[in-house]
Formats: sequence, C-alpha cells, structure tokens
Amino acid sequence: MAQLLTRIPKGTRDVLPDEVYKWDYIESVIRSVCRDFNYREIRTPVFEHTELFERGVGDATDIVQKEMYTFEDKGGRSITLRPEGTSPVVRALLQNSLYAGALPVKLFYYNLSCYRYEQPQAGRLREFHQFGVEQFGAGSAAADAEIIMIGYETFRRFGLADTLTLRLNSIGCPNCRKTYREKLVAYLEGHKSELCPTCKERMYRNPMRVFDCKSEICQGIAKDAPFVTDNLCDDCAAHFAALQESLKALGIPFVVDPTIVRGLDYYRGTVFEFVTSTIGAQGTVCGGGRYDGLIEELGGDALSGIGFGLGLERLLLTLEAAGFKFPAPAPVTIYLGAASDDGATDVFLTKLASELRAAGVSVERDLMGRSVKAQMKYADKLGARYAAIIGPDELAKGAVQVRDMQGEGGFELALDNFAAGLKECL
RNA sequence: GUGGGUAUAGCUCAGUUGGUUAGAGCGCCAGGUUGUGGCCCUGGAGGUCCCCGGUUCGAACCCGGAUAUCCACCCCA
Repeated sequence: MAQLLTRIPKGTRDVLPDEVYKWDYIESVIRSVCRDFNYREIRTPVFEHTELFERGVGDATDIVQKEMYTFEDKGGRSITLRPEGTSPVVRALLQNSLYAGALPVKLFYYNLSCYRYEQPQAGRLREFHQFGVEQFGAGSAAADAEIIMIGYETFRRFGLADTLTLRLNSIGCPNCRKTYREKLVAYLEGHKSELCPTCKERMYRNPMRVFDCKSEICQGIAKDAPFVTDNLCDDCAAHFAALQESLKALGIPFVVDPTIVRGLDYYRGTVFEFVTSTIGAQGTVCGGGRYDGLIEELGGDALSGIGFGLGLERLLLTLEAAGFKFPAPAPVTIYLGAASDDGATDVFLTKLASELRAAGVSVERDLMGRSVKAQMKYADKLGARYAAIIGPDELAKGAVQVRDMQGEGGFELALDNFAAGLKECL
C-alpha cells in the first residue's frame, strides 16, 4: 500500500459500494414497519448543546461524559455529538410543542449516527447508527406492548424472530425502586466480604450490577438476592403483569430477566432488550424502556414516554451471521461499446447513451478506449443484461446487433429507434 | 483505561533451523490472428515484508519500542 496521508479514524467505517445495497434493503424493511405501525419520521442534528446529554444525575453522569465527543465551538458553546437518540427527540418534541396535538405522538428516527468514545470491538464502534422509535403520552401497558411489537415485527420481517431473545424486566417506579434498592443493598452488605472487588466497590453506586457480574461467587450471591420483579408496588406489578399478558396474547416469546438494568434515573417500569449470541460479546441488538421521568427532566410538563434504539450495525452483523441473502441490486441494463476510436463513433455513443438514460434505461458506455474483446469482458463483469458494439459498420448500416449477455445470441435493433426498440425487449 | 492475538501484493494468505532475484490463489492489464464476454492457456504490472531501533557477516523471520487493527475486559445512555 502506498503511504497514505491519513487513515479512517479509529472506530469508524466506510460503507463501500458493494455493501450499500444491504443498508438500502434494511432501510426499506424498517420503513415498511414504521409505516404499518403509523410512526412518523423525525430528524435531529448530529450535535446538540452538551447540557442535553448531561441531564442524568449521580454517578452515571461522569461515566457518560467520559465517552462523549464534547468540544467548544467558535462561539464558546459546549457542543456534544449525540451519543444516543432519545434525548434529542424529546428536545425536539418539547421545542416544537409536538405534544400539543393529539396524543400519543409516535415518532421514529432512522440511520441516526451516534458517537461514543469507546474501545472498539465486535459490534461496537465510535460512530454507529441507530433506528429507534419513541412514543409519548400513553402510559398504558398496551403502549409498552406496541413498542415491543415494533421491535419484534422488525426482526420477524428479517427472519430473525428465532435468532433473538426478548428479555423483559420492570425496574419499577421511583417509589418501589427506592424500597427495592435498600433491600438489595442490605442483602449485599450481608455478603460484603465474599463479593468481588468490583461488586464491592459499586455496591452502593450501582448495586444491580451484581446480577451480571462474571464472578462465580458473585453469581451465587446474586442468585438468592431479592429481585426487582418480586418487589414492585401494586401499580407497577399490575402494569408489568398486563404487559406480559399482552405479549403472550400476541405470541411474542420472552423471558423475564430481573438483571436488565438502566443506568439513568428517569427510567420507569418496563425495560427490555432483544439479544443474540451470534455476533460476539455485544449481543444487544435492540434495547428500550419507559422513561416517564425524562420529559420533566428536560423542562417539559409531565408526559410519559417509551421507546427503543436498535443498532443498525449489529442488526447487519446478526443478519450476516444468520446467512441472510440480501436481494441483489439490478445490474446495468446495457453496455455500449466502441468498435473503433473515431470521432463519429464516439459522438454517436454519447448521444445514444444519453437517449437511453432519458428513456429510463441504465447504460454504461466505453470510457477507456479498450479493445472490443476487453470491452466485452468488462460488460460481462458488470453483469450487464445486454451489450452492443458500435462502429463505422453499424453507423453505415443504421442497425446494431444487441448481444444477450445472460444467455446466448441476441437481436438486431435499428439505431434510429434504439431506445424504444430496446425497451420492448426488457 | 486494561489484557491477549495479528500486521508480507488490490484481496485472502504461504514463507524452512536467520542465508542469494520474497511466493501462491483470486483480482487487475495484455495476448491466444482480422470487430464480441463467460471456460481454458500464456505473459505482464504490482511489495519500504506496518514504522523506528537493536542483535548478527547477514533479518520478513530473533529482541525492544511505537503505531494500527481484531477480540475480550471495563462500560453500555
């Protein structure tokens, strides 16, 4: 390789021409899902004021900040590249009073690029892309079920319904969570001496992390620890039960997993993840939950919200691991070659290509001045449906032999009516 | 931030105990008579063996460092 001036930044990816069609296909499927559920697209800027992403309180904040791409712009404002999709959407909802119309407000975003300063690994990049849905105003279990259904339906349309596991949990409202937290900490304090150093250290800061600690000893302790799901208040328990009933009625398989945690305080009640084991250690393809506290946190009136984010790179990895066959893009319809490099032929090819394109036929013409044989090889490589080689003979005769590149033989077409003639053969 | 693996042609990779002009497959280009692809055959182009230093008569190979990348940990809004 030649000495390059610079390479792509760590944790970022080029999407090359040979793989763009996969992204196009994913987009078309996801847009069809959003249309069927009647969600409307919203687009927000790549960067926001840093305060927007700093809203969480407590220890989560500085952990979060460590991974944010934050800088000062020329006007002295603190700017951050969005690390996630939900808070910009909430900001836009409030700023544009989208809540003032009929509720619920149902929004989605697609191919939202997000930025986090992390150590890259399988399924984890510094720039990644998300599809997400957000729904505001409905606090019912039916609303939860609809959001989860969108995720499930998306995976189902990709043939991944059996590849992914839906994990479901309720982390309760602030009241029952507080009670539960005290209970859990008290339990852990009883085993303090046995816990691994990490768990000991985060016992007060983030006690629920003990549930996904890798240490066998901690797992043994966690097994008998009190679960959130057994310690919900009556309202939260009823909501969670109703959601599970809905999912059962819909035939959506799930497992209740009390270890699913959300780091930030504004999460309420339902949280869920769609997880796969086929793409490495970062197997959460889709994660979401109810965030009834966020809207107030950002200065709005009390309004419930629920949504999910779905990692498009991880979705692509999952599809490829499953051997998914993406529909191939249509190759060029016809290759126009030059039998000689005289000016008249060249001008004629230019005009003919232009006519065909104006008629909606995709055309590639010789630009390299290569031999006829080399041009035919090139047309073959392109996967062109047809090829026609034009030179003085054809111009004199007013007709050309069109070769069928997918089979044998071909047919003759008049040059003065070529576009119309070719379209009849398509 | 921490740990491990890897780094040789455009791509995927060989490369002997350290020894002369560093290889294969694929891809690319050109030929296999005059103006027609696929299969086959022949030829060609293309390499600072990631970079810097060390050991040695001699380094792609051994040693040290740096960088990049992959994977995992951490974390996961």
